[in-house]
Amino acid sequence: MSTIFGNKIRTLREEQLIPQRQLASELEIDTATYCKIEKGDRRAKREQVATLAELLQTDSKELLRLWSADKVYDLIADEDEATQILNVVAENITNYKRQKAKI
Amino acid sequence: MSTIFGNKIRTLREEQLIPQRQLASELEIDTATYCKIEKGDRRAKREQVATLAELLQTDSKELLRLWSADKVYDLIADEDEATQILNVVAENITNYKRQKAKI
DNA sequence: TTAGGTTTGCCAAATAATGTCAAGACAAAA
DNA sequence: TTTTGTCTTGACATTATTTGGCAAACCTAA
Repeated sequence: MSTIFGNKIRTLREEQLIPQRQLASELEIDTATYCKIEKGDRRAKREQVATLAELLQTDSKELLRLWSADKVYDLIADEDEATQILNVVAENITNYKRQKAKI
Repeated sequence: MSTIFGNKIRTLREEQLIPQRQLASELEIDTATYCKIEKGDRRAKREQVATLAELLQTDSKELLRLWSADKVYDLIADEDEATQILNVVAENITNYKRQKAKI
């Protein structure tokens, strides 16, 4: 039930001694909801990731990467061939880019 | 709108000269639905993938891999750091397995 | 006990995914 | 050109999933 993203923002928040309440307020959501995001019970919205990166003074691209990774992880963690699946996807993305670049 | 999975089953089906109607019937779905699955407008259910593998006499694990890959692809195709995201996920899976194995 | 912060369960609203029907498109055959 | 079989599409109802908030419960430290 825990996520890379949730752990990351929790760590950052604790390091900076910021209460959940404050971040929740900036994101205009309930503290309960914020709490769930940290715990991985709820997913933050895309825009919220950017806002959080700013509030927590961290690299927004990296945070977004973790946030996306969680979604992917959820999708395939149960599969026994999870790694192979990632390979298929990676190939596919490469092929698509290549095609787009008309090589 | 096209998927690896959809293309794969379409190719297999055409090679074997099977009409969509027949596979749809075996899967107990409308031909329209089956058509959409091939085109990538709808996602097949997990069990249907296994059934299709059998009907089309192909490796079910491979088919399942393609089916999963499509889901992942959908999730991150729009991200400009798609490849990096996959790396994060891959690392995470590796770490988890290692931990599970208590190395 | 009080107070601040965090967490949980539950519900209702919002979104997204799914399946079917009906109609349309298309090609080959009659 | 009409018919036949196959495939495709759009609109719609149904279902499932996700989301947010409220209220109450939990700490833990004072």
